[in-house]
Amino acid sequence: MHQSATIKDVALKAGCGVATVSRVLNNTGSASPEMRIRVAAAVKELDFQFSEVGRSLQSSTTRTIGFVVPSIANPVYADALQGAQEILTCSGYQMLLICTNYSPESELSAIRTLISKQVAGIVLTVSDAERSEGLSIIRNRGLPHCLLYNNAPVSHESWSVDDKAAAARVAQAFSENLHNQTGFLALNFNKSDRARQRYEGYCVGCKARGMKKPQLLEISEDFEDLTMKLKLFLSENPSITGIFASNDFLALAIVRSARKLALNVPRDLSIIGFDGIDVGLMVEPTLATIVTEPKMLGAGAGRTVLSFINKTEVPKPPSADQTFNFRAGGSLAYLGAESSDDGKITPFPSSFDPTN
Amino acid sequence: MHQSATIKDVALKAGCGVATVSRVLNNTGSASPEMRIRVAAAVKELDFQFSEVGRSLQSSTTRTIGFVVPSIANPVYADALQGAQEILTCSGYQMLLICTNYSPESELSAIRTLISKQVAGIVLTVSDAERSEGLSIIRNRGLPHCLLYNNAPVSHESWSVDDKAAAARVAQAFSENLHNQTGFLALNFNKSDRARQRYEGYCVGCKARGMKKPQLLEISEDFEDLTMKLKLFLSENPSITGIFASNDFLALAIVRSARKLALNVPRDLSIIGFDGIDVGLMVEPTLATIVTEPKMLGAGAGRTVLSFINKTEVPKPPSADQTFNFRAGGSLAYLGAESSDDGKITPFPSSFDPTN
DNA sequence: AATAGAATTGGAAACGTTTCCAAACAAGTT
DNA sequence: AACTTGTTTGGAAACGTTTCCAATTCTATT
Repeated sequence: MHQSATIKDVALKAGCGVATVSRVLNNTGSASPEMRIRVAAAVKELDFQFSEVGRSLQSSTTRTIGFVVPSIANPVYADALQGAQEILTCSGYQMLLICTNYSPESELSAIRTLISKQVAGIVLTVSDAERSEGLSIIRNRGLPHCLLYNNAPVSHESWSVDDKAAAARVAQAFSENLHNQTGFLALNFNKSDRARQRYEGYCVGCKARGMKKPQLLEISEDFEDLTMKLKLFLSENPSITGIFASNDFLALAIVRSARKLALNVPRDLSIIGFDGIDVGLMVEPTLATIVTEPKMLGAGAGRTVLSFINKTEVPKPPSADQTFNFRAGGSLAYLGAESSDDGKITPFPSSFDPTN
Repeated sequence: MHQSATIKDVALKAGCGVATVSRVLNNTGSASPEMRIRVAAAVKELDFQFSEVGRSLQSSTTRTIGFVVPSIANPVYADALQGAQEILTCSGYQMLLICTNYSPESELSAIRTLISKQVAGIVLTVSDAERSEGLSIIRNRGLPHCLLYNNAPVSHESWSVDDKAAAARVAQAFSENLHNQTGFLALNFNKSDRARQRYEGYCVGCKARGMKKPQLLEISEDFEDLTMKLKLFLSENPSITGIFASNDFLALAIVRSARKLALNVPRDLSIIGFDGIDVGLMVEPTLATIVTEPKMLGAGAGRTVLSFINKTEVPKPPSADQTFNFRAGGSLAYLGAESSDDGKITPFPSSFDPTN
């Protein structure tokens, strides 16, 4: 309704200068008890609140951290943001959030926007950390920042899963269960350095264990034709016994597609996912997957940026092998002797395998 | 590294006044072609970008919309935010996000924070829309706002599921499947008017169909003791055949607990959820639930606030009965003649039942 | 009673914009 | 040549703060 009251209004009502009001309200400098009372009364009467805009202009810093992520609909990022939120809130910072929908162009414009809003720092997930224009702008400006879910090029802090190591761990899991030829399923392969690094690490892992080079099954934005693609893929590569999906949603989707093709998971086709979203434990069979801790990573990235801002000690990200765990699940079959059973799986084996 | 360039630096480098730079860059007022070139050159050389802080102070409006939601970890809100994001981005607005973790106190402080940051509008989900202090502050200030997932008291716009009607629809579903006595499972019952309204609507619906009054099963923050609580609940209410869970996560959790008690879902206990998250289709049996459209609601709330700001026509929220659908699923058993079968369920019946 | 020192107070500048206004200048009309 | 008109330009005020500094008032000491 009415325009917000400013510090001038308060000064007028309290019968003093604006400097005094500022001093009283911020508890900086001295003020007589009587004056404090008058100011407090005026504030109450006018329901006064400082304008952060005025403050920011004066102090040339906002208590706001910018976040750039591909999507909030993906629970991995949603959880990471939740973790960061809790950290920021404790320190009195707010979160300015921009989603890029996996588009590198929006990435750059998002960063420009955040810079002109003068955020105090930025946490971001980019499409390609090695050649992100936005990222170099940030560095050039010397803006406190931290990557999230991107493995960092030199001179950038980062909280991330070690994609290559985790993917190699998947190769190990397949290998231990006597799978020799597998596929790698990716979405947006060209738009995500995560997917590429997982593939790379997976190839290395497979090679190291004497497995065949994994075939790449790449799909487009919408899953619509996944079943047909899978059918084609399997007919082109008939000896494939397992598929590593670059995230759990893809893994669940490919399980469904396999079913539609009358394939039994895991007997006919084993699946391993990536991310470790909770749902993986609720489906039948349970999803074998790499478990990550998005909340921890988000919180870490948040703490890192805050530590840059406050010039306090920068928190150490977990070492590479502590950023993930392999979780066994019913979607991964052992191809040895016992594989002749009826393919039955225990309903909810929530057994963790905390490999290093 | 170096301090950001200001409009003054640009003016200096271009050899003109700041007013001219402002005019050229904003394309407001006239400027000679030669001057435009000089300014453009200076901007490029300095990598100049306007400070939104300065602009906001001058225009007394930020291109920022504040969002207050209980949690981003809950996919219902995450999806709603995603929907809103897309709308905001199109209009050049940003999202300032605060999570309250279902705490009414944080709610108020979040709103105060947003007000002092001078957001142009607010989209919010409160704990209790009827008596939210924050909400009345917003109204008193005449700040453009829209409720999300709260059924609105008079004089507030709102995009929300009609909880009462949806809950009544659940009663109908139970009734049609010949269930007579059921329970209602809620978390944070006292902190969420959604849960309360669902219970209320459910009670009304049950009564209307001649069912017994549903028993309330309330659980605390963490699900830990859910199985024991369920056991106790069922022993106290032995004739209960179905449970309406106030959200899908609870529904999935209660399915698990029922299993641990060696109960067959749905033969021994039917479950109906609320929200319609995708996971419900991936579990076995599939979850019967109320399906809602979080993205649509979030986008609608965003559009509403923008329309207030731009004084354009306010979009109409969907009518009450269009805010949800009942989705049949394997977790709901028919208690009539056929109930003597072996309890087998088809794996993925994604059959929708678009009841008005 | 005079003065030193401390406590309290308010004016004004600065932060980075936009916009009003008047000044300077160009070009066309008598 | 003296106007009128229109375009281009820059100075200055305003937006809401904080903070420096100088001015005023108070308290205690001589």
